[in-house]
Amino acid sequence: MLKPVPNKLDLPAIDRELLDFWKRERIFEKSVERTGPKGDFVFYDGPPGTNGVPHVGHMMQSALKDLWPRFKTMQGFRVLRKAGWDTHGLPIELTADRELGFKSKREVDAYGVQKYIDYCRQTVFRYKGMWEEAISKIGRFVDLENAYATYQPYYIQSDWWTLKQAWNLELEGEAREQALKLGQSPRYLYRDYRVMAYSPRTGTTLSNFEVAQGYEDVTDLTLYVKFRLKEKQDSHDVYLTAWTTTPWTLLSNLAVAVHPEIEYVTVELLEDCDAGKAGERLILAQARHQALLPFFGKHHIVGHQLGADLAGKKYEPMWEWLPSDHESAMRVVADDYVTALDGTGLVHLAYYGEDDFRILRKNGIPLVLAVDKDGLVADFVKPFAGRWFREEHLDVDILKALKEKGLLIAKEKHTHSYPFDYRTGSPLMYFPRPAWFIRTTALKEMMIEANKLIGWRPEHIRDGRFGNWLENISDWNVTRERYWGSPLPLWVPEDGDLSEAVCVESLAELRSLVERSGNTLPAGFDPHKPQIDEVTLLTKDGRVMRREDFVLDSWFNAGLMPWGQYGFPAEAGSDEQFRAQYPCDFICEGLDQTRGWFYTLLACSCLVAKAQQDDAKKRGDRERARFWNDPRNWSSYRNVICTELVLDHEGRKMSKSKGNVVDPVALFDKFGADPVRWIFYASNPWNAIRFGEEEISDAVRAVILPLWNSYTFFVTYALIDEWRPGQGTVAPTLMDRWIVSEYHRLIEKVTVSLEDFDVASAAGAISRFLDLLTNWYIRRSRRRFWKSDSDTDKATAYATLYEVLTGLVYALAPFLPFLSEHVYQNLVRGLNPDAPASVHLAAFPMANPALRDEALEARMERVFEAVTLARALRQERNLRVRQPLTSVVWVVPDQSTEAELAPFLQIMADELNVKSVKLRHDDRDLVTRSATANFKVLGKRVGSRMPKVAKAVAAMTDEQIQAVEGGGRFRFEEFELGLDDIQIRRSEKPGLALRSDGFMTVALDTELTPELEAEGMAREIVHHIQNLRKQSGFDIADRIALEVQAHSPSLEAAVLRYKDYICKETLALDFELKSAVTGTTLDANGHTFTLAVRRANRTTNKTEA
RNA sequence: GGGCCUGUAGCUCAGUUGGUUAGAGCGCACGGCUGAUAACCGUGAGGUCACAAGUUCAAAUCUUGUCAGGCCCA
Repeated sequence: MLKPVPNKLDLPAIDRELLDFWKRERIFEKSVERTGPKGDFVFYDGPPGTNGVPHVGHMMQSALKDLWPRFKTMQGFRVLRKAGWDTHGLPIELTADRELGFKSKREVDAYGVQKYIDYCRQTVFRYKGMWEEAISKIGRFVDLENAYATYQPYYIQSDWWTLKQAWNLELEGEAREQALKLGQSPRYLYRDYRVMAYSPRTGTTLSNFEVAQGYEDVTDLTLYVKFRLKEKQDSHDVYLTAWTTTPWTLLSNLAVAVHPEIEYVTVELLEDCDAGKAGERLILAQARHQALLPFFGKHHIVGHQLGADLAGKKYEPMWEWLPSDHESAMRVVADDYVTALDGTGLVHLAYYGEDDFRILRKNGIPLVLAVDKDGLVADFVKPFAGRWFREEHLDVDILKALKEKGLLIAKEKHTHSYPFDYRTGSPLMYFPRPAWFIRTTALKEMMIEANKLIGWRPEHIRDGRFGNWLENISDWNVTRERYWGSPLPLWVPEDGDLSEAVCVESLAELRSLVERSGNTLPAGFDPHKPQIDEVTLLTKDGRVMRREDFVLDSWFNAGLMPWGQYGFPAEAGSDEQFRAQYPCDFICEGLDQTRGWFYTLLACSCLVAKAQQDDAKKRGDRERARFWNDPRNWSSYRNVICTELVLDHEGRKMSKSKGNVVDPVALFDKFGADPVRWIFYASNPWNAIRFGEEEISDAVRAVILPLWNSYTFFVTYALIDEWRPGQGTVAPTLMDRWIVSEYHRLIEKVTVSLEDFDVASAAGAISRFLDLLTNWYIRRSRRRFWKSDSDTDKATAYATLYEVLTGLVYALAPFLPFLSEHVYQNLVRGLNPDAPASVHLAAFPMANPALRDEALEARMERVFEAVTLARALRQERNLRVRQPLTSVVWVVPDQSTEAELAPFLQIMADELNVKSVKLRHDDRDLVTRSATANFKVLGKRVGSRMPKVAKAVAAMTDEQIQAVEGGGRFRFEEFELGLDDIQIRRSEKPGLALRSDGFMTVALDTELTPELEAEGMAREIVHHIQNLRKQSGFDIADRIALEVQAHSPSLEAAVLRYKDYICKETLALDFELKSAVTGTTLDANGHTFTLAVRRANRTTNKTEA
């Protein structure tokens, strides 16, 4: 049985009830326990970090991450949804440091690494409860119980296995030679250096994010210096010039860089000056010549050359400790990074900067560091040994030494921003730190190939942001000098002999290696620092090996999630799980993940694909080879939606400092989850979305209420009539066939749009359909439900509305899981206990093309247009719809449509409250025609003569146009124009009550006869009685008794004449026209009357007369 | 400095392969409805499509540049 609908819609109460119901009935679990007839639709949940609270942006992702799995489940797929948490990495250490008051690695070491790790581990899940609450309350179906967490030993083993894949892969051919030349191992996992922001006082490397917080403006001594070329020019000494803001780096100068395309000049000094002695020649960028004039006395330019011409020139080492005869050091090198915006347009290079490092390595120049990692000048730099790199006098002493050597041009005080440790205030330096890399450059082609096959939303990311990133990729530094993370599973002999190094791929392998070394792993071994560092291994010849003291980039953890979530391959059963759930069909994360998760997922999967190709080939496993050779499997994701920011109602970023951060859970508790979800579907999520309470009530108005109102309308009358599905004979009217057709159109559109990951189009189609349903179908069909006869027409109305409404509820289930479930439980389950227990276990509706009637849809559109014209006329003539009129003339200048449109005339007459609608197609007496060229058709034919033709068409007379309409041709020069070549527009002749939209015309008979006036009065009276009924709190099926006193003879006549009509409309059993009535006095079209209404004796729940 | 995105009605946004009346919702004005209504319905006003140049018979749409905003990277 249907249950009556409460008159108040309490969404939060519905949410609570259904969350409880889903949990009790295990609805989500049931959906994943059954096998999908269409197989698996695979979804990967990107792991959020949990040491912060969830915000609205996460809720947008939750809403989207929930939509497609629900949709696909209803379509017959199984969609596993394993949640996950990102539990390693910098944010957790920073939280721990802040709370423990630590500012440096040394303090952590003093505190004790074990205690520190334990603290981090406790911090990880501090806000997990809040996350779980928010995720459940938005209605997300996701497996939180079996969520993966990156700090678990099974996950760490997947990290190790993945690294082992890289360890086993080796470069080949030229790339291999190149790597060996740089002193790197040719493996895909290799050790090198990376220039990092480093705090020598605290021994800590800082992330870019941390560095950004500690810039300060400082004034430093800067130097213009010169380097003497080995080769003289016409017996003149030639010097390269350079400017530096960090004189201490000059102690380590190894090369000088130029831009290959910048123009450089050679200047010859004609007298002694700051820059040097008469006769010396100096090379500088032409663009800097003017700025450097103050340093020169008399001089002239003796040469021009491009940077590329300078490349390779050798110069004398600035200092005696620098290599003097290395094949590539102390040379000019060319690189695009050099600019002529400041300095001399030449740049001195030392290994203390990212670009410097890159260029020096590229040119095979050996590492020389005159300042060590403690910030002190090294012992081999005799004159300055042991001095602090930022000591003011060091710069001065370097200046003096250079002046003595004749290599100084000038000094200058210069203010620039310099990075400091934001926690201790001590200066940072960029320093090459040892680090381990994955050779993503060797995977570049694979990644680019795989990227072409990824379905990006929005699409421009593929070739834009992401594609560019891949094009400019460098090897991936996967290690960090931190504590709380997956440990790097590499053991190296104490003497640093990397050729003996061991990369461990699992705990089992580690255990056996430990045992082979004569030890055992302790019980309850935790593969984190510091326990992992206590594990030492032995080489075959008995040398001690220690672990390389690094943890892994937490992005690396996240990138291998496709197998990490199952602990593949070490965990039992993970092989099947991974194979069944790889690659995935859909992920959805923030746009900022292009360099984050989107990238690391791709890098990790390409790495594994490459390794698996090799491995499968080696083992002759054809099936596996075929799988991994297919570029469609190189990316672990096939479709990705990028989300933009959620802004506040004003369009501002949400931030704590602005105080405009919204607590999602509070919103769900106040408004319910469905309206919040709808906001994230109504416009595409890759555009920034504005979000506030106003937007929520918009969503309520746009979808929730129309759905709710349709539902309550249906239930109210179905209860009165005790309607059951299948009851009565059904004979669909035009209106019924139309709404069914529109319904199938909707289903088609929603299905196609969702399969295309275009949620906004799907949502737009739903809004449109709800408007048609409530404001046309139901409004125009109300009387079919009200009327007393239980006939075929009524049965058809019920059957049609039921079909469309329940279908709509299924289609809405992925979007509005709560309200649709609530309606489903009553409308479907209430009448059919055999239906699936939940709408979320039911099937998504299939669009049935046989029930579409596109011609009918198009004609109904024409009816809407005609109605709009007529309503505008009524408005203009001040004739309210309640006043009946004799006729409307509808002129459609299209012969063929008359028969097609005739069936719609009654609908129009009802809607417009006229006695008849007359259809015509001849509008000659009503409108004047004008024509414009049909540019699309004519443009192709007449080309550049278009403007002339257009002018001629515009000048056509009404008669000429009519002739063309009648099948004639219009001649202009050599062109013969037919009906298809022009567009005809009609405008109303003045003085008539008519309107045209340029095509069709509507004319209104505005004459009011006494009969029409009387009927209008009767309708006014009905209208007032209905108001009174409602005010008096009567039930809609209550019978009433009426007493009426008319204060004018014409009104009395109208009342008498329409007595039966009034009674029928208002369910009045008794009607008395009296000369005196005590009641409410009201007005009907300027005539007053007094009215008394009381409930009649007989009360019934049924409308049968 | 580089890359990508965005600029259309007061506001938020649609706008197909270029084709001449540029759409919707909200807001506003006016009117209506009250037997589905935490209501709703109708009608109307409101736009040099950021600016400039170019391609074309024809540009909101294609190209280039400028300006403004956003994101990412240096």
